[in-house]
Amino acid sequence: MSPRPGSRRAVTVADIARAAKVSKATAARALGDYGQVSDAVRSRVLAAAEELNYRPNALARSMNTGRSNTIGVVVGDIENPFFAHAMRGISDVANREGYDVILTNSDEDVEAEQAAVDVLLDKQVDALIVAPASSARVGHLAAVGAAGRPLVLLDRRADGRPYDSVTVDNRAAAARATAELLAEGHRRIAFISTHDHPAGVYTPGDTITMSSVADRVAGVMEALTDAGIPSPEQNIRLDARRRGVEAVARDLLEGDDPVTAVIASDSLIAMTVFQTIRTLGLSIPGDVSLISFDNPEWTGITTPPLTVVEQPIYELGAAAARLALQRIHGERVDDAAVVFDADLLRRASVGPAPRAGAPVAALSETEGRNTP
Amino acid sequence: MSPRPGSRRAVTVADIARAAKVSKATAARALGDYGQVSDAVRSRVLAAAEELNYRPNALARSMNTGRSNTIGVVVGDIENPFFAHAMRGISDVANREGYDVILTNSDEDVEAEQAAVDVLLDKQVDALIVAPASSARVGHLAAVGAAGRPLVLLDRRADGRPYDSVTVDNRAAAARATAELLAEGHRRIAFISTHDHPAGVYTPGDTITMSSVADRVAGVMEALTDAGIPSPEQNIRLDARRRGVEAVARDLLEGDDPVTAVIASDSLIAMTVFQTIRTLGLSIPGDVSLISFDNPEWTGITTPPLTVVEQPIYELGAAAARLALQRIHGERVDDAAVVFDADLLRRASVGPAPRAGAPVAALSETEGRNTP
DNA sequence: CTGAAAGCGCTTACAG
DNA sequence: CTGAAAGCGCTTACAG
Repeated sequence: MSPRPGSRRAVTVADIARAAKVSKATAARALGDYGQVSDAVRSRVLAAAEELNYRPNALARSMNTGRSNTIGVVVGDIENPFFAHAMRGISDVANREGYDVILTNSDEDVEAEQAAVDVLLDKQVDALIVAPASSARVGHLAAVGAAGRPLVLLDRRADGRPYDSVTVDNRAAAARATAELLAEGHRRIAFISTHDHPAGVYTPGDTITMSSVADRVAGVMEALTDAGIPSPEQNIRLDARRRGVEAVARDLLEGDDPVTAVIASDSLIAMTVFQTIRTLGLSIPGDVSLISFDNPEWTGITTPPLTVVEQPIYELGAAAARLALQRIHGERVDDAAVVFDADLLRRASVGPAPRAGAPVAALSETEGRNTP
Repeated sequence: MSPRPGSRRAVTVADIARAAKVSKATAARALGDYGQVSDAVRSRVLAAAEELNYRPNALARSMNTGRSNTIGVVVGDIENPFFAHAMRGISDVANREGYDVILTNSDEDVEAEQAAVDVLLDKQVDALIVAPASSARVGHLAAVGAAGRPLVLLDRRADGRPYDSVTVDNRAAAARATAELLAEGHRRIAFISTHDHPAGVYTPGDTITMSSVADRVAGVMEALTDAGIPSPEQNIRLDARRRGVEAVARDLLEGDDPVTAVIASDSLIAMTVFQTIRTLGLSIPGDVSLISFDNPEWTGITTPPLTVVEQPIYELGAAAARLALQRIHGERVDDAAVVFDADLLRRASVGPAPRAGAPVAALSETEGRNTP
């Protein structure tokens, strides 16, 4: 006569204690593998547990120990391959140490992020890993420390706060990508990001609220300025989310003074730019050179394959989890601000800048089409 | 004098009760928003909570209510875009209803899956959504029901068990893809999957342990058989994980009787096949037609763009979460075995079968190369 | 090594 | 509507 689903009562320590004819404390000690228990009693208890199909209640255990063996993670969007890969890195390291991971998406919205952080804290996660939607609006993150739990920032820093973080040297990476284009003679180089910049257009001196994007813009600006390009900011576009990547790309490609090279801040943007270039009848890299951040496999099989800035994304997540675990265990932390390098992977989407005044459109007639 | 991190004691119901000069029960009622509380008392309690920065302990709450507001999810690998998208569907629906999601990767290993299920059950998740690594080895899933909690299978069924499930009609989809190729005159059509089939080669009558793959093979076999193709099983390859997709693709493409069309069981396989075809100097679809399961954005920008079987992956996850929630709430469930259709998206990677004996290699010299 | 008791932070009958 | 008490399933001092 099995109990109805939902009404079934779980087997508890008390049941095992009764079956093994010992006290609850002793049964619990054998079951939980702590304290002192004689071998004879232990095996009696474990036999009873086996017999009754005992399973510990992790919640009850956490209530006492104050440790939930769970790490909370807040990312922008798990559908984004960047976060999916980072998440795998986090999970692998966490699981290996006996921790589970609660995943939440913020959709890069600060309010949603705050709500997620609060709920995760309420659920007593032992640590929190978050990719903050804004490096400027980070006040709500103080709740993590106030609750006495470690916080590790993923991919983005928090302005003026010394939280642990694992990031990529985006400034250097962006500068390197820009230098690569400058070396090929490009002068009109665009950078496109979908990070929402309130001001619409970017003006030097502006604060860009997502540190990763801010760093990339700084790197591009730096390289451009060093090369003596006038008004280096004019082709930096941070309005691609609002206006749509295609519209922005068309602007840049079709204006009076069209760019000859584009740096895409992620591979989704690169994909749209790639298509837009095609649609306009232009060729890569004949008319336009293209570099993308991130290296999903497809970038290797397009025609031409894309030159990319490859970030060690899995490692980023793994390092964040490692840091969190160290903090949880109260270990000494050598480097509370881990910074990874990103490599420039040269493939075939970068070429010499087309000569000014060359009949670009004509050239592209034969080269720039899909051939289905 | 703030307490040291780690040693800080959280503010509890008892603290609030003391501050508001009411009993713990009353404070808890106001805080937890249940039972009866007078407006006057409620506002006094809430003011005290605000003042002391009270946050409920969700674990303690769960201990009493028996509900953790958490759903456990076990997928093969969150790095796989299929699961990343499904996960987003699950999260969105769950979060909207106030549930969090614990994510675990099984790496398609039954042992790891079982361990994950047990841990999630111990953590008192209110329901479990799992993509079982094997449709045959599912005994461990009985633990979910034994614990009185709902189980929903994602993407794959469990042989002979009536668990709730959300799947795609893979058989029909595979048959449709095959028919598309047959209609173009193809006779030697390959199907490649990385699902590990112990037997190595596929022989009609074999049991394929992952139901999604089994259904696809059945669909291909059915279409091929209906078309009167002899030995339709000869180009069905289930050894791609062990041997490597490229090696398998080369076999199929370079043998005495090379195939003229390939159906890839996922987009990662398609990517390698795509590259292999290129490497061999063959053209798509001139020499070889290619259809992939799944529709990641990159399949639209290759040259040529790929014809794909598009599965409603996000919806798959969302439906699984909806089902789980219905079961949690004890609602009536109309359809405990939700089956979605997958559409064939015609793009440009399918063309007429090349004439037998045509100088395939010569043709491809000029057509099949990357042009960087 | 073992047990009786108290406690983790809540919720839930049960009185009043 | 409010409160005192018991309880959720464990762990943790404290005795013995």
